[in-house]
Amino acid sequence: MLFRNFVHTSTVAKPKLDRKTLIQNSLSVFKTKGYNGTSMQDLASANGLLKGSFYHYIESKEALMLEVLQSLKEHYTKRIFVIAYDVKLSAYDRLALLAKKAEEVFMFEEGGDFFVNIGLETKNTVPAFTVVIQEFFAEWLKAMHSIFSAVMDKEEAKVKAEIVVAEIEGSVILMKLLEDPTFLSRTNSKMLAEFKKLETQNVVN
Amino acid sequence: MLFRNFVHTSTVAKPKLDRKTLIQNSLSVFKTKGYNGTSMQDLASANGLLKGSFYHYIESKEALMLEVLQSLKEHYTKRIFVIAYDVKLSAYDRLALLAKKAEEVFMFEEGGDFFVNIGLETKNTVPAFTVVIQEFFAEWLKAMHSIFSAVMDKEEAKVKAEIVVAEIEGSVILMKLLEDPTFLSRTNSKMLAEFKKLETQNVVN
Amino acid sequence: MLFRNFVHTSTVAKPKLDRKTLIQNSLSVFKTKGYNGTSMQDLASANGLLKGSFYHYIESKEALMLEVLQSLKEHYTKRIFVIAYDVKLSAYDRLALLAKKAEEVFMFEEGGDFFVNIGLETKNTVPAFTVVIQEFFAEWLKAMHSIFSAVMDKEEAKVKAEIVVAEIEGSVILMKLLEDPTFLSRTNSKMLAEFKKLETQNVVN
Amino acid sequence: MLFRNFVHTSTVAKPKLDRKTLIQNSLSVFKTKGYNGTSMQDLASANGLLKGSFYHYIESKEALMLEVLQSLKEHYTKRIFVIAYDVKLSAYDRLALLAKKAEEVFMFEEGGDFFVNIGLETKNTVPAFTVVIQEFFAEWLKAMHSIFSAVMDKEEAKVKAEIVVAEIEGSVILMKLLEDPTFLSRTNSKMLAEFKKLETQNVVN
DNA sequence: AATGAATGAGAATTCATTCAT
DNA sequence: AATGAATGAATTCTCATTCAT
Repeated sequence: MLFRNFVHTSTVAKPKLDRKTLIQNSLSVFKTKGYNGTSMQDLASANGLLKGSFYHYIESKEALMLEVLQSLKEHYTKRIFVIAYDVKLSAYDRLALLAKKAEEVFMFEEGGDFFVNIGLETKNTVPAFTVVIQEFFAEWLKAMHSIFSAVMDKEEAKVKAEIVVAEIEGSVILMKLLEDPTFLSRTNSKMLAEFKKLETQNVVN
Repeated sequence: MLFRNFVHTSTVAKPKLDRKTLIQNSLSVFKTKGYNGTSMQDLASANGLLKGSFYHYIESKEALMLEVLQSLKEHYTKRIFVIAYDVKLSAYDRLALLAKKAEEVFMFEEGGDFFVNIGLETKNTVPAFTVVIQEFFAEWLKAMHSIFSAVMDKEEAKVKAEIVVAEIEGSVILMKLLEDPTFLSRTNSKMLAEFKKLETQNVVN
Repeated sequence: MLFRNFVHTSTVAKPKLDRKTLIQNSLSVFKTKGYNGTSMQDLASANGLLKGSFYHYIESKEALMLEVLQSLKEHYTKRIFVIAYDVKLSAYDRLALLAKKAEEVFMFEEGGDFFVNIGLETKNTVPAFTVVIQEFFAEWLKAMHSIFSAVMDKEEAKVKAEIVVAEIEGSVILMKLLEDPTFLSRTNSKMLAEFKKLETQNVVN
Repeated sequence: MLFRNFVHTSTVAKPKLDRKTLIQNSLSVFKTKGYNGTSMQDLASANGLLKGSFYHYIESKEALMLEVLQSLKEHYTKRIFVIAYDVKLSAYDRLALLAKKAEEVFMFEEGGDFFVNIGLETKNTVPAFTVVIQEFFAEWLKAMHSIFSAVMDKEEAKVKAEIVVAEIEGSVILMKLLEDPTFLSRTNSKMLAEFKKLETQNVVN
């Protein structure tokens, strides 16, 4: 505020629309209305622009969504899935932290299961999205695989990762559709409890 | 000309468009393109009609989708979930048969996870669909609850049903998105194996 | 007027927009504004329709123009170039009649040199039109070839046809651009005079 | 950073955008896409500028085209049509040289018949261009008139000039549309042969 | 000069829906 | 019931032009 006042009145520091903000605003609209349900008008408005002006920033609706998906995938990979490889934490703590973060994301951000939403909606009509969506899940599976490798052999861990991710996704979806938040937290608790048990057995061995 | 007259009055049965066929044809389009992605043109064509004519059968796109959802919910309830209450079968056989049927539906029909697809796509924009979708899952959960009640107490069975349905849904979705059919069959096998174990423990008790 | 009154007042015989009228109306707009200069709005209005309604009749602007070109090519082929093969007329009379008809068309219809206009404007951007335009000129050349074959050998006649068509087209264009109607009529007179001379020489031989 | 500063102040000559280059680049785009088919974006890009920057050089699209036409008209007048008045050459040589130059221009430059293209496309929509286009043809006609005056009387020469220009234009257009280069060269040969004949007759007289 | 952002009108096309026949 | 025509709003995207920096 002080700063704003300080600035010469004739040059109201224009709140530049940086890429990150644009992506976030757009993501927010896509989350609420889906891909086909979102119009360029919606997206432009969400970014405080006129339809025409918005094309100054993006090439097309499809290209924008692709960028949103890629950006979100990188966010998950670098900020959340990376926890799975943190050597400063025990395997259990990695899983616990990952679960906690994921729970936050899925429960408090409207439409946290974005990749599933868009993936299912556009599967047969916009092939361009499929690759990124699959890459997102590959990263998630890899992270889970890494964690579970601490308590079982590689092959078993791969299967376990797949099961666990499926369970979480299923829980998130039912949580959304049935508007019942217990689904996800219970799935996470169960997963952590099982992991602890496996860890103990392993130590014995 | 003669021919035309002949055709007109002849027995070449104009393929009667009964309600069931109409619903099935429409479902098929909605499955492939989603709700917003499907146009009335698409729906009319799928039913061999012109757009204008199609309005003789339906009130609006939204009303049609609602009918499709209701019809599909009833189909599942009466043909599939009913298995859960079949006293002629053992609890295990009920679960096995249910799993088999579900696997058929989800794997061979394009877009088997219709309720999830439409639910996620329209959650924030078409509240009218939410009720039916929730009813569908309520029926599914009830069926699972009934089966698991054979091997555990009511309260536990309720939780178990929720877990199992979440697992199946998660598997179906990953199967679709990752184009890997093993997800669902493995989840079903696991579920059946667990059930058998629970049964045995129970008998022992 | 009498007829209109006679018709039952509640069913004002709807002046159905038949294909021919639609094509003519559209041609008229394209002639005046060119291809890129004409908007769908212009075309719809020229046909007494709203933009949206106009798509009931056509697939796209490009498809419409293609149909206009094809239709016009057929008109020329069947109504004008056909004169060149009329055995009831002498070769000279055929040429004279052809010239007269062409003069009428080019001088009184705004933009008679439609194929040249559209051809030049869209040559590098809409390849779809090129074929029809080339076909039009092929028909014209063929007609001229046929007539000139009466007074010279085939090979010479082919060259002569090309020269004559080029002369006429050049004249039409200069007539338009310089707003001077003498260009075309003089070219036609010259052509006919030359033909007469060739005919005489030929008879002598 | 050092490097950047170096570049900034160094002698790496920013490719100066002088008026002539700007006009040529713009002409090149207009030739390919026509007037309505060319966007300011196209023109700016062709000049290595952003749309916004391009307006530092021009007032509007229409003004630019006008300048292009004027510039081109002057080029023809001063470099090509001027040959017609070169007293160091015989009348025949003037015509031959003129024909050769024209052939080069029309055959090797994409869209050599620029005045016809633009004239026909914008005749009814942008009257501002008409004047320059007519002036171009007036200059051409004057040049031809001058040459033919050497072998026939003024009045005849005027008509002959008109015929010859029409023939050349017609040939150029058919050459373009039918993608057959013989049209123009044949017309030129014919014109030169005729001229020679006229010359001889004249000398005899 | 150059840039990037903004504007608002307008482009082609599609949409769900209605209605006279 | 069926059709084809019509409607008018909405869709994605492009345009020529302007302007603050």
